[in-house]
Amino acid sequence: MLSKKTKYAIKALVALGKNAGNPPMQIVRLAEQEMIPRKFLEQILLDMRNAGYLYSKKGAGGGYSLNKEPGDIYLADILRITDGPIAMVPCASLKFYRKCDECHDEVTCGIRKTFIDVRDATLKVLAQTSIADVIARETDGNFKE
Amino acid sequence: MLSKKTKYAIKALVALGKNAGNPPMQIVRLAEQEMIPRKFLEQILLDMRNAGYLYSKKGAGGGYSLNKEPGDIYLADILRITDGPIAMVPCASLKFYRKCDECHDEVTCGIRKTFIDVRDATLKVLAQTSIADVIARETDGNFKE
DNA sequence: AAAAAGACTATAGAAGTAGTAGACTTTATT
DNA sequence: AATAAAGTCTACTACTTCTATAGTCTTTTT
Repeated sequence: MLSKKTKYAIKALVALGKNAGNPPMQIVRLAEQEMIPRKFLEQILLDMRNAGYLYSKKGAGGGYSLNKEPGDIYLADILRITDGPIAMVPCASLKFYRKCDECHDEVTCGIRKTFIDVRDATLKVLAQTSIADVIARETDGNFKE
Repeated sequence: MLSKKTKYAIKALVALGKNAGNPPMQIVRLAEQEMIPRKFLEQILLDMRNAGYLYSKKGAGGGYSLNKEPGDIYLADILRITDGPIAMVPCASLKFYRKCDECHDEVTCGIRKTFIDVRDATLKVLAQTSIADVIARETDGNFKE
């Protein structure tokens, strides 16, 4: 299950994507608009900022805006920042590889092989869907690209 | 992340699959062989039994065995018993549908549409991979079917 | 100097996961 | 019939992770 943190992150990025061109958006406004607990959102935005996805400005008239094009921010990368690995088992993770506790011989593990397939299938979607795609899908029916 | 419960379940099914033809296997032996805490395994096997995947026999000489062909037990079904929904958001779940807390309008939700794609991609693997496939993959390289 | 914003760290509460305990039921053996 | 060998079922505890909140500090504008 996707954490709330991740959902909030995506929502925030979508909102900031729609806000592009306008002055930066303050945390408080964003929190209200998207119905996200303010202090929680604060942390999330910080993470996204430290990962290079957001630009922030302090002081009066400050706030947050995207630091990349909505079309260059992929869900896979967001998930990895907020939730960590995308794979369902650590031993099948590309970016967060770790040996499974229960595993004796990883090389011949049938479970692992299957979940590498799952990971690939998942990534095929998440690494190709950007914030721009999510925004596009919000309004119209279903198209992609 | 897959729960330990699910991993244990798959391991147990694989072990029982390999044991087919022989007398039923006792929980204690299975637990030792697969290095699973006995009482925890007990619960898991019960769930699988109540879902119709295992046959059990009480008393001396009793134990557990598969109630279906290994080729007819699919990982997707196992996951659903042990971990619940396969989709990453409840609103994208086929078998455990539930409205997301944070969601205003599900119909136009771009997040939902994307995660329905993810679910479909995941299921394409998990609903077609059986315990027999996992066993096959353990020994040899990588083939399927 | 004051106010408006974000940055950062710590902590508390809630929920979910992993594991343990124990009493009960069924079946086989003697 | 008695005993022992299994599985059945429910409750509970400990631990970890997730969600959320609080508070103090820093930067920037007016």
